Amino acid sequence: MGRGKIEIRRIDNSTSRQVTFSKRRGGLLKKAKELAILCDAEVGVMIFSSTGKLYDFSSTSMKSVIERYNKSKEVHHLMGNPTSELKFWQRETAMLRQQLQNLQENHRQMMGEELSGLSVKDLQNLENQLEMSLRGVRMKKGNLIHQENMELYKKANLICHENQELYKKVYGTREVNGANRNSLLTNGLGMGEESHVPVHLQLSQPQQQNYDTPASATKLGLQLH
Amino acid sequence: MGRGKIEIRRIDNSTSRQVTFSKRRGGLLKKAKELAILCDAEVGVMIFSSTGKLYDFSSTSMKSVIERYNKSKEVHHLMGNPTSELKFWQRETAMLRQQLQNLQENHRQMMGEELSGLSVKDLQNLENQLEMSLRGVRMKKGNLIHQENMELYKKANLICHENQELYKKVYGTREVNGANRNSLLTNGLGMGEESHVPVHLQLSQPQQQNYDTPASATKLGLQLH
DNA sequence: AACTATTAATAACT
DNA sequence: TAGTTATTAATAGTT
Repeated sequence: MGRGKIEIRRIDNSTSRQVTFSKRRGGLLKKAKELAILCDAEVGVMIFSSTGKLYDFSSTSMKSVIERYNKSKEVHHLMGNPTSELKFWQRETAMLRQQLQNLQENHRQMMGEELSGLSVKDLQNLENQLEMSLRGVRMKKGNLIHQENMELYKKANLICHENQELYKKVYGTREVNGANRNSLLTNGLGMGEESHVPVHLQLSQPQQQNYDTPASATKLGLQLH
Repeated sequence: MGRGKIEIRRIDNSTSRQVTFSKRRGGLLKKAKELAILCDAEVGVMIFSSTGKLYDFSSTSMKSVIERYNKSKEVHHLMGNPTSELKFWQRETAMLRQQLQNLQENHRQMMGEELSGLSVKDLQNLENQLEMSLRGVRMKKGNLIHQENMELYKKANLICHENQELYKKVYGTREVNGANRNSLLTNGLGMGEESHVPVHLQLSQPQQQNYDTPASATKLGLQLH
């Protein structure tokens, strides 16, 4: 129900995620309220954003809803009791520790460590994943570098133009030929006398799938000193 | 969003109310789930129908959500005096949660996700790491496949030998030429009449650095059917 | 924060 | 209770 269909999986982009959270949180709370009113139900909703902020709604009072829930689930005696509460936190800790351990093992494998115990198939999957990641990273890097270079280009052109203006003011307009010693551009494209106009960038398109960075080259084309 | 617009007030007709409850309950729970997944939020929903039946959803566990809610609302300290042990476990949980989150972020980046926010240098480091991992994984896979193939070879030779013995027993020793139809080896190396001795393996050495697996080829050389 | 093209939810109906 | 369809509501991407 938007400009396009989306897959229900964690939104990567943090800004988008936040915006979507804001919108959908509102939607969810509204629908909870409507359900309670329309159908005479007792409803409680608790939402913690990824940053830990709480948003909630309850048709009566959250205390009432939670109490009713506990009673309904017969876990009432587990809450409020200091001993079981302690146990709760201990279980929580154990659970998180387990999660952490699993993730750490996974992470080590992705770092190319601790590979013994994996089957050929596992290794193949890991290899595929790493290749995919690598492609993504290279593409992103390509995009970034391209962007950076574009901006450098603009700056350089600006300075170059300014320079020519100054040159004219100092020496008058009679200066027609001769190398422009003040040119800051050293991109090998030959920004000579006619370089006072924006030159068409000859960088590979960052949108292309196979943005192949051969590991050693860090920047493309233009370099500004 | 139906055949007509409705006013948000209690539905008088009991049957309609029930039907609407059923539908909207499903919708609400679905949206709660989506919000949790899309936006990485911890969500808990509790619904009591007008007949008292409970329907609920929680992205983690309702206990965890309620505990977090209570803590967030600071009603937690109202019941019983907090022992230092309890506080210890709570801190422990918070610490682990933080670690988990950090590791998860790192992991996502290694998966090629969530790359916005990284500098070119960061991306370069990530790329190098991924390349290193990939080399390690490929080497390990190469070793494994090599080992597997060695074993298959031994097995195959054993069977082949056994076969020849049986062949001799059935037809006597006069059989000298003619294709050995029972050969299980189809590795294209021509395991013909003289194949009763271990053949030198012609596989690339797995110890080599650039054990290049072009993603599609999973096994080298020998195949046993 | 507002807009709008699209998808998703659902009210009425079967 | 479950399925269908015409409409409204929610919201994804955009400005």
